[in-house]
Amino acid sequence: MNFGGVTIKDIAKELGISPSAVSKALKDSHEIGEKTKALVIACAQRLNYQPNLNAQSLKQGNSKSIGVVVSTIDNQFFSQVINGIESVAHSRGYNVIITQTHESYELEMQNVRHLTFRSIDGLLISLSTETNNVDYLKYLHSKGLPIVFFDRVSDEINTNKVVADNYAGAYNATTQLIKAGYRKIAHITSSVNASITAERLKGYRAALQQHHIDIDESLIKYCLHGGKDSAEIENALGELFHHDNRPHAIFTASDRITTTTLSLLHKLGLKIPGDIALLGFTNTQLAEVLNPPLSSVYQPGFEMGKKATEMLISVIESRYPVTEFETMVLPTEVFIRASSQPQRLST
Amino acid sequence: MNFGGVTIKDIAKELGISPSAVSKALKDSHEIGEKTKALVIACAQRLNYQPNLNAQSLKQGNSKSIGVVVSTIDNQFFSQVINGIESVAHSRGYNVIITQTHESYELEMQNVRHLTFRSIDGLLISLSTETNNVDYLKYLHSKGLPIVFFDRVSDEINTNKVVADNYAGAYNATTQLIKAGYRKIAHITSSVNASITAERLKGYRAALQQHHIDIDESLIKYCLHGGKDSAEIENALGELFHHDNRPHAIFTASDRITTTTLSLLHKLGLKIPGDIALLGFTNTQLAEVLNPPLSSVYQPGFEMGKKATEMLISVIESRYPVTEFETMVLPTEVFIRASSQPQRLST
DNA sequence: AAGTCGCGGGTTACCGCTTAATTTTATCAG
DNA sequence: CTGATAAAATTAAGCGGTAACCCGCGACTT
Repeated sequence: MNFGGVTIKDIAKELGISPSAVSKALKDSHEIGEKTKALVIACAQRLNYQPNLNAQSLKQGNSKSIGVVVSTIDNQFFSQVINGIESVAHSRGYNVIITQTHESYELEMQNVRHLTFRSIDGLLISLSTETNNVDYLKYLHSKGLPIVFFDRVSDEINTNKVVADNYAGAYNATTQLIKAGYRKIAHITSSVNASITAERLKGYRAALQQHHIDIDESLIKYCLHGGKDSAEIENALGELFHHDNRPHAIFTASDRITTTTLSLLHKLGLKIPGDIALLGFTNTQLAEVLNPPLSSVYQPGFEMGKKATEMLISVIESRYPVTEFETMVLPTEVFIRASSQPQRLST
Repeated sequence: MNFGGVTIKDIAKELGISPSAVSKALKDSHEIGEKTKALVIACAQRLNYQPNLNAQSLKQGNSKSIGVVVSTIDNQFFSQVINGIESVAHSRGYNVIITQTHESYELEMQNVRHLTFRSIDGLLISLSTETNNVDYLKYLHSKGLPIVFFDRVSDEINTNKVVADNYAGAYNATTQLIKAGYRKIAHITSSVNASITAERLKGYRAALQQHHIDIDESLIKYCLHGGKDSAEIENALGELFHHDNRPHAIFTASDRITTTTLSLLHKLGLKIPGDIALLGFTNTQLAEVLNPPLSSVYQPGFEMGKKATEMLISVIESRYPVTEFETMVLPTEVFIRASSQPQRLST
């Protein structure tokens, strides 16, 4: 319900003019005289008139709302992204419908179906780790639904994308570990499906190669569900530690994986970085007060949300069908803290 | 845009019947014969028909969306609450519009205005710390807008509320500190305006009194903006430490305040709990891996969101005006970890 | 003085769906 | 076979806002 419930007709009656004149006046049309406009605006304010957006949308064939799909809102990185999304969307008159996949492909499709059902004007999506088939999105995109990918993108769909510089983040992070004296560096990452996995892995490999360190494939562990349940990571750690080439450092590839790994290392009673060093992607503001202060790769979440939303709205509001798309890469930042210090310092 | 764009008329044309028959069939009206219903349903599926919610809302005079006002989404407690809200709302066919006050009264009013402008069916709100006047909400409530308060409530408005057992949480937390041997316990809390402040303060006082500890009012520090900027807390700490009755423990009253206090104590180079013990309200899953593992009071955020939304929807969908309201109190839980251990153990 | 243009504003139809009122069709007792 | 009644389907009137189209009037042309 729209409170006040005053409509354009009430204003028209009040002023003795036609509803369409009011509509036009409110839209500052040239067809309406200045004094009439002034009267209408004054009256609208006096009666506290608020346009009925449903009616507008129905007439206009849009909904002034955009759908968002993320894995979980309860994650520093994504809540920062959403923050950025909302800041732009609200200022442009759009509202935002947030849905969560919990890393499930089923849920992702279900959410998108729900969103198109709610008739959104555009979609912002970060794919679930489980997703390896984006045909349903291809279909929607071909039907004209504006889509912007962020974070976890798909290269099968030619549309706008905003990502962090995952390669550089991973490369720099790994390099820092190497510089600190570590050579046996494990990598715990998300599902093979995710775009971020491939990019971060490439950065990791490149850093090792550059420093002439052989890559031991058994030190690379994948988590199909991005560490949603800690069992995934527990397994990975178990395998790493019962390994003849036991690692001395771990580079973790996503927020959830990083924090869960830290917890599990604690449970195992391992000293960090004494027994094992840790450096990972995470956006938590608590990195500095963790035990130990956690070296981390930070992604500009808020910026990412803003940029993605700006791109999306510009496609939505474009007069002509958009065929030129852009992939924007935002810088990542590596913060070195105690958890990745050289071993000799920590003993 | 609703993709597919098939309307009730398309189905009607396809089947050679009238649009209204289709509408009724889809609603399983008794006015329509069974065979026709079956035909319509089959055809709707075949054409992938999706009702236009804008049209429905326009006709029905509702919007099937609910507004949410929180201080920040980028906060473990609130993101858990929102998680709970969305889980219920989506399953009941509502969508959720989230707005943030950043602890500003101005922004809070602006958000609510924006939400009513978007014509929401109901409002879920946790007041900003700055708010001490809820007249604008009273007005909307009197006009019939269903409102459910959660977390930070106002007793000036008689409506449904869901809160954590802040009194018990604070009482138990303080008692734990006392049992650990601390007697000079400071309390850093939010603005005096917030309901949670009063309740938590009451629990703190009660625990001290029960143990015959005099209450030193100068050990109680308020943060008007709930610790939004760390300067507030920096000041509070500065005053506490340049005090002839210097505290040996701090009990912090909200998520942001707790984590910021921890960071600042680190910066000051203080050992926890050796130099000062810390116990605070927070919902972060990282409590255990903080330095030191942080004793905390946990609130059932997800549950709170769920309950509040269930209450709200039941008011929205009630046939009769609701006049009986309920305040639901959810249990809090105190987790004792290293940061509040007895002093003798930590030295 | 008749034709024409543009301004200010009114009429009307429609977006997609719902529903009260009504008409048509089927059903059945007598 | 008729009239009454129930069942099934249609018509039409909006919900609130918009926009294409229309019209009346004074000013300007010639």
